[in-house]
Amino acid sequence: MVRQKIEIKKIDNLTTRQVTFSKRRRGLFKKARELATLCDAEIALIVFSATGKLYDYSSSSMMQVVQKRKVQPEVSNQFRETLFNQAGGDNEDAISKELTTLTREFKQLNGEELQELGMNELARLERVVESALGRVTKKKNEKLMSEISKLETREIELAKENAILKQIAEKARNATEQGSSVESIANSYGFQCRCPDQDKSVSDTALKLGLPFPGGDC
Amino acid sequence: MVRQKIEIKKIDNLTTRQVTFSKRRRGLFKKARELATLCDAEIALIVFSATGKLYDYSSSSMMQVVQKRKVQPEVSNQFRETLFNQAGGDNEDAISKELTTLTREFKQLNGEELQELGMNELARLERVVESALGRVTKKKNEKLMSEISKLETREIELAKENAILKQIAEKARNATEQGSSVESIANSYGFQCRCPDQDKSVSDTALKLGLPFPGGDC
DNA sequence: AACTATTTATAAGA
DNA sequence: TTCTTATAAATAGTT
Repeated sequence: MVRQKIEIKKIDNLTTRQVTFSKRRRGLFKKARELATLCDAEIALIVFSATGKLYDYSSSSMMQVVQKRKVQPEVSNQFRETLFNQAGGDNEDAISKELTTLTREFKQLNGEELQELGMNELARLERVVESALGRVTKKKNEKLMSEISKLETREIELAKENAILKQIAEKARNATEQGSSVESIANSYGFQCRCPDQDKSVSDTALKLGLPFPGGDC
Repeated sequence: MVRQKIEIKKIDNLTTRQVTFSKRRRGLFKKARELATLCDAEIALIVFSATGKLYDYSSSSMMQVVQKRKVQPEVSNQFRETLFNQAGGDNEDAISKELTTLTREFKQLNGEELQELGMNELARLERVVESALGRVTKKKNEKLMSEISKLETREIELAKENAILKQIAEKARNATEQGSSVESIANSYGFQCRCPDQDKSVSDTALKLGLPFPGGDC
């Protein structure tokens, strides 16, 4: 990008590539530090050279970054909150447990030979694992919660319909009390187990019966 | 560093800080990509803004490890399978990505200094991390799937009841056709939205009506 | 590693 | 946010 502009593709010449790596790596880390300082950002940067040498930078102890993810967003109602605690709580424990184990392993690896060098890199690895788990867990929770929420909505709609139908049946029982009983009607239909179409058939009944607010909220 | 040189310390003005963050963040990621391409380096870059927004970049390809992860255990029926793919697919990718990165890092840690001793222990660590992630992920899936399964069961039960009640209502409509119509009965009850007790009230109606197999499977 | 001619990045302003 | 622009910084090729 100077004496001549270069194309952004792998540099063929080994020496040139190594020199460029050195120069640009320094530039990159400098930029990273500046951004963290100027804008109060959290930054982790890991670079491996083609020969496997490690360079890294992290703007903070990862503990803070991990704390951040613990703050779960938008848990809107009581049910969802309960469900979340119930379904996700143990996993937090499981993750913590695994992390504890990992931490122990890392620390033990840092035995005789690796006294000085090892600790930094292992600590960094630990941070990488923690933040990775955090992000993955959060994303998964969000998606599954949304799935559960959908099912929940369908269930509530069915329950509403059911309540209304029950009342109609009650009324009908009274109206036809002298003739064939409701019980006999019910039994004459037997128990036909027809699994419904699993999706948009939910408010059919309400529509057919002409009830108000077929999809109304509680 | 331009119209005027600036000092590298936290920018006081919020707006200026945000603008600078945007510009410099883009610059940093561009430099990271260029370095990876030009010099064949492995780079991971993670940035959290002061407001907690995440930006990241990773130079690796990771296709192989994705394969490994795809082998998921015991997904019992079609719905659950679909749901799983839908809800967990991205996370598998994320996990795979992180594992690839970790794997590479472990291997590269095994550089000059650790030639002999390191490899065994690092390989063991690698296995520990992989299986830890695997177990945590699996457990979480199982729990959330079970939660979804419960909701699903309740929904099916409600749907069954609904179908039967609908038939009863139909029958009742015929029986009382000359008197008060079913529609008028339904409307006389209005739309009382009573959210049910969310739990064991599901098969109440079936029990009260004396239907067979109130909790039967399809 | 230094040097420098240029290209890039970017601070301030619009 | 996006653009413009003057200037600081980064850096490709050379020594």
